[in-house]
Amino acid sequence: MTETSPAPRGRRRSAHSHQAILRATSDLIREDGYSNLSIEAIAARAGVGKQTIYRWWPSKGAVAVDAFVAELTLHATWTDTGDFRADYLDHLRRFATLLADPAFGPHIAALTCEALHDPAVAEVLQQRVTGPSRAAHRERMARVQAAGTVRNDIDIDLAIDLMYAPFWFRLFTRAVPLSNLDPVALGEAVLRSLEPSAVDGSSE
Amino acid sequence: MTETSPAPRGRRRSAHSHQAILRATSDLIREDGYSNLSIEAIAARAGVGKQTIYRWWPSKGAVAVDAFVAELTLHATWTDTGDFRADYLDHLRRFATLLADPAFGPHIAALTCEALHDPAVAEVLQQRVTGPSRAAHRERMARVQAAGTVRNDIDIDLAIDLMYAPFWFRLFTRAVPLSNLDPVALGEAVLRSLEPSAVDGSSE
Amino acid sequence: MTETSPAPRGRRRSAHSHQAILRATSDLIREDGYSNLSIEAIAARAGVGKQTIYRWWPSKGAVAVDAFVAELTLHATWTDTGDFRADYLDHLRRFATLLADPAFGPHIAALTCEALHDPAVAEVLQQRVTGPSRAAHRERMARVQAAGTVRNDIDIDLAIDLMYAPFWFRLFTRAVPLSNLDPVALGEAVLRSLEPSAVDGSSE
Amino acid sequence: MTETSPAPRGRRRSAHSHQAILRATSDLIREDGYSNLSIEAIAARAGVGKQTIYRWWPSKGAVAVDAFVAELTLHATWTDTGDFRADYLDHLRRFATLLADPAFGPHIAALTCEALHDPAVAEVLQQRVTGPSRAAHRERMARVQAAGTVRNDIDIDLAIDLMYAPFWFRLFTRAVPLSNLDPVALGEAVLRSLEPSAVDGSSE
DNA sequence: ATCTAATCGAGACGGTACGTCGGGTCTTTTG
DNA sequence: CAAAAGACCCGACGTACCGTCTCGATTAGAT
Repeated sequence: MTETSPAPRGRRRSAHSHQAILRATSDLIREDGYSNLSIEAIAARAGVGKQTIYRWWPSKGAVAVDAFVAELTLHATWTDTGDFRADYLDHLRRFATLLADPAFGPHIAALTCEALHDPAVAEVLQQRVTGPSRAAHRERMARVQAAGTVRNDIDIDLAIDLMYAPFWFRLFTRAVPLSNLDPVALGEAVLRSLEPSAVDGSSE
Repeated sequence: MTETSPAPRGRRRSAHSHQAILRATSDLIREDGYSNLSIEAIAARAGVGKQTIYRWWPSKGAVAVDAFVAELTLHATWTDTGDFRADYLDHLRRFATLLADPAFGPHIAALTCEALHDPAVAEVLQQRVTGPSRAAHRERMARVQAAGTVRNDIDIDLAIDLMYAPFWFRLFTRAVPLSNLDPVALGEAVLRSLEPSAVDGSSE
Repeated sequence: MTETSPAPRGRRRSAHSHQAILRATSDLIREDGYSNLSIEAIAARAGVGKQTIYRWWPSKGAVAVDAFVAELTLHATWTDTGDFRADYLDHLRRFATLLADPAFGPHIAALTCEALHDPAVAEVLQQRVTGPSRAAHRERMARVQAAGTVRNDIDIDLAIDLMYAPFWFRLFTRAVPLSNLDPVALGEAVLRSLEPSAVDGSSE
Repeated sequence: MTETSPAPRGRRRSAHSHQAILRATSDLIREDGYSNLSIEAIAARAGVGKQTIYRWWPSKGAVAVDAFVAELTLHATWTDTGDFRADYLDHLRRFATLLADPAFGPHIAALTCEALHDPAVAEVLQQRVTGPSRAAHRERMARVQAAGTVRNDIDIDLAIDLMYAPFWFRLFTRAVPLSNLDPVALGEAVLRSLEPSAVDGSSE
């Protein structure tokens, strides 16, 4: 009844190699940085043929995303205790810690950069990280906006950008150290711009 | 009495080659994108020996910064008509236009990425673009804060980040298109978070 | 029981590229001379990556030796009709013709020069040309010396040097043109210094 | 009366630089070998501009010949005590010692090689070393041939070649070590091929 | 005493080739 | 038939020298 796939023959994909590749990639990025990563090095470190990598991933960026994506998705959204302000500030604190981690921030920054000229990376990142995260945030914001906790004359995507953009800005430009960015101060400033106007909350 | 320069010996740097290199770099970036740029191509296009490039720039990223920096600095700060709100919104509009320009935004994004793993690029970018811009903004913000136009319990760097970060965020992550970002809406949201509290304006 | 080779893995050396490289090298040497030869030109002419050359030869000299060695070995030794004098003079004539050939003499001279500072060339030349030739000559000389055709109080290597050295001398120093060297006159002078003394032939 | 040169104006050639260049060249050859010699290194070592070298010599080989030629000419000919046999053997011994000197033999060999593709070197070498030496030898051989000490049916150049060629042969090919070549054994073998025939000395 | 011309050091210039790295593709043998 | 091994063509890297070309600073004969 359901669409049966055409029943594969021959040797199947080696889970062992798959894991070895991701592991080697993750290790190499942490050791030499993303920009020194090469397919050749991954293959050598994983004890794998280059072809095996090319067979399953379109580019080195795609491998790297796979190697990092698990850690990313853990932090993509936040819990809902019903208290928007508390939830947001709490999440912001944990997000700040993650980006400031020297074993994480620089690498996710490099991956984001890679996405700029590697469509494969852009797509994987979008589908696995950015997309779900943005969707979850939109949904939450829509709820709080409907409840009147957040003013309703602000675009949801603009609100979300305001909430997180400063972290990324510092991660990329480094004009000011990321560690100097107080998540609570940021959170409160943002909340100020989101709160319903004194005159009128939802009538507009 | 005055600072005597160390008296140059030998042939002097060729202004012609210098210009040809910057020009070739700029052209190549616009044609093939920054990630396809190579020192070899720059040299060939400029009719110059590779050594001449390596003699004056530490890396291809540094050449690219030099080739783009003139256009960047034009937009790094904003004029002061005395009306903070108007000046900021006006500048934001022009900044948005610049970043959204397909002949500019992607390239400055790529350069910012390059700075992440090329210290030479980071330094040039900092000294020629980020540093002066940040300094000018800080000075302006300090003035408006002293005048009570902006609340004084907010960190100046945090304020500046809020003012610009969303543009960069969309430029890099592309979760939402940059063109959807209404600079006026952003500006008004930010201004809301900066305005003095109703209770207390400047007494603190 | 037999020597089992260690079982080769991966793609095997391309016979096509191998031949193309030797062919291109040979052509280039004849066109531009050995001193204008470059790995880059060989690769381009042969339609081959530089790496493929570096993978199999240690230096451009080694490639050149391989490209020339076949022609050389053809002339390295001489036939044995039983008549030492006739065989020697005959071979000398053909050797003279070979060295005087403008498509050959200068190139083998250049290779011999290269061997002076490139140990890899020296070794290949020794193993493929000089060594076998010298061994064959020693064996022949030992036989004729035992037979009393050649005096036995002369060192075999010295005798062989006398027999050929003048050709090389003129090839290198060019004080006198190689073409002026009459192989028969040389051969007869040498034979004179080799013939058994009148007093005593083989008793010593 | 004589052709007066047009009276030079301006600064004259610096004897100091001239010497420094030859000295640096000689030192560099002995330290790194002729094949690693470069104009740039000579200039740096001598504390001299490259142009100064190019102004006075056509190529690096020409500089090297100048740097070595003094030592060479010392040994180019031999004294005439009236005893041909003794003079020849004596000179052969000293010549053998010179060529076997590791601080000399390899470098003169390299220069001879250079002459093969650098006409400037060939010419200087010919005019300063090979030519005079060959002329002196020819003159001496003509005398001894006229005196009946040497058979008169042998070409003088062939005779001279026989007398020296084996040294050069071993210097270049290294099939057998140069040090194994006994100059006296060589000399006696050559003399045997030069002595007048038993039947008739000068009548032919 | 000046002028004039050639040389000097220094070093930037357009080039060619070097030997290496890595990219992505293509055999070949083994499991 | 996937996987390891690894050879293949190719493009770019950063370096070494080449031979040429300014530079400002000597230096010495001619004026």
